[in-house]
Amino acid sequence: MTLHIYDTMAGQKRPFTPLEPGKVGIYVCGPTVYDMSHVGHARVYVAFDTIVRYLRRKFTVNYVRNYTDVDDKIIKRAREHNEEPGVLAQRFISEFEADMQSLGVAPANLQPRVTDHIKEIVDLVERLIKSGAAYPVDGDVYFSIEKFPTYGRLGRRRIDDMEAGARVEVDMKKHHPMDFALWKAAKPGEPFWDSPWGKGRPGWHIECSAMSAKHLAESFDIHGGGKDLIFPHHENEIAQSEAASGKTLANYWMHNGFVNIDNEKMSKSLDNFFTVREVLEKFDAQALRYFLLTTHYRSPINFSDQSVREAEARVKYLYETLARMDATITDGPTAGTYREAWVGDLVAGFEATMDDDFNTAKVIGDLSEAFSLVNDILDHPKDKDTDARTLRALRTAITEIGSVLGLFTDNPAVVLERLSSRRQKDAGVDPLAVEDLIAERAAARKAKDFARADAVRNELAAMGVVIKDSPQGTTWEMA
RNA sequence: GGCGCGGUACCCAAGUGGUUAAGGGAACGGUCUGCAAAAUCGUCAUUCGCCGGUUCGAGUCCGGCUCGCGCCUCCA
Repeated sequence: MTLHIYDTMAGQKRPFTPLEPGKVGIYVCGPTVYDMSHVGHARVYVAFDTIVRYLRRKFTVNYVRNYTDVDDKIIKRAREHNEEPGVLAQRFISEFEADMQSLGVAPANLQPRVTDHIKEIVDLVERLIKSGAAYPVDGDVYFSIEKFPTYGRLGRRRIDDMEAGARVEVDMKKHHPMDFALWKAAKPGEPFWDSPWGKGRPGWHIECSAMSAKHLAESFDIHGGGKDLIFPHHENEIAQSEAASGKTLANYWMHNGFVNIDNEKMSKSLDNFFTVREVLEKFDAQALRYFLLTTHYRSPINFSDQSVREAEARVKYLYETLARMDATITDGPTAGTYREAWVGDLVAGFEATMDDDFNTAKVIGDLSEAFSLVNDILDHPKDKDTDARTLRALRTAITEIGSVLGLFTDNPAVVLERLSSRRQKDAGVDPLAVEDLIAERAAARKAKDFARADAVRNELAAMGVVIKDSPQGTTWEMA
């Protein structure tokens, strides 16, 4: 099986063939940095992080993800905060990067900013004017969609139909109501750059055309983003880029589904969004990442506290299993027979699943069997050599798969400690007091005073503490 | 109105036309345990929104209906 990618342009999965053998150029639309990132952003960048990690196994990947750091919303927000737009944008870039780091999203190869590409943008707009695809009016420049016959192809819509719906504001300056701005004349107090059309700034879509051409090529392999960018953002990018270059902008268009709240799209306008930061105050970042990957990237995912809590419980199980495994595992060969023959096929199965349009949900499902087997071996040892070899093979496979998912690569003990300490803090539990009670219970148990031991355990339970007895002693954790 | 996506068990969720419809959670039962917890094993959808069609065979393809969501305006 070769890699198949669902291409929005084709409306179906297509076998992936890079333009240049062994290399992949991918551009993903980055955030407009005017506020804290929310879970919807987390989904896009976790999804494409995972996709790129997987692609890197097979290709040399050039991953470009931009920052849109000048735009109407940034200007508006800066005004509200009485802050320079550039300063505000930089602040939210830093916050975004902190969130991404928490989520294990690796930086792209390049993270270009619009304000560093004004020259390229102006050049591109000039080319479009020269070719007749764009026209200046009073310091603005518009793209003329009638000069681009395939306009609407990505979003599968006809210009006539869109006009019928006509929520488009009629602007007499435009030749056609659907024409969109490439360059906007600066209003007083707005940030501006000099241009042949006067002082102004780039329109919303042109930056991605300019930056993808500069940092990848006029034609590259994959362009991605959230589903809401299909129209008009990506449609307009195609129009601008292809009108200028005469080449296909991207060979594959990938779009991820929305994050929903109560089955409605999470969005600023509905005011039903959660920032990454507030979610991470309640839950571990690995739990959020795990949750996002348990649904296929193209499907909608319903976000709720309960679902992330469940994800966190599962993450805890997974890391506990890893911790147990790591405490027992020994050095030695991994080749040979295993307790279960399928252990040897784990990575191949993983690849086959990821090759089918990056089905992380199935990957995670398939991994369950591996984790169960780890615990089974630890609880019920059989042949010593076979068991040891099987554990090593499992650990290797889990690490390899996890390095693509962005899971299981942290030290399990560190993750478990992180989970536990936040729960303790939330519940206001003092570890020393817990230890004292556990010691008291141990004494009671030694004296076979089980009534007393159970009373202590109930006391701990009331604090939210659950204890586990084992031959090595008693451990505890937050419920 | 136009276009697109989806409806799989109590909940989440995967599913390339073909033996018994992944996996997780919950629930119930067994093992382990002084009892628990954790772990593990087992049970848990004759059925995939509804109706019709194609096919030797359909959750998977086609048509209709229905419900939900999204895009068409800034949005990841």
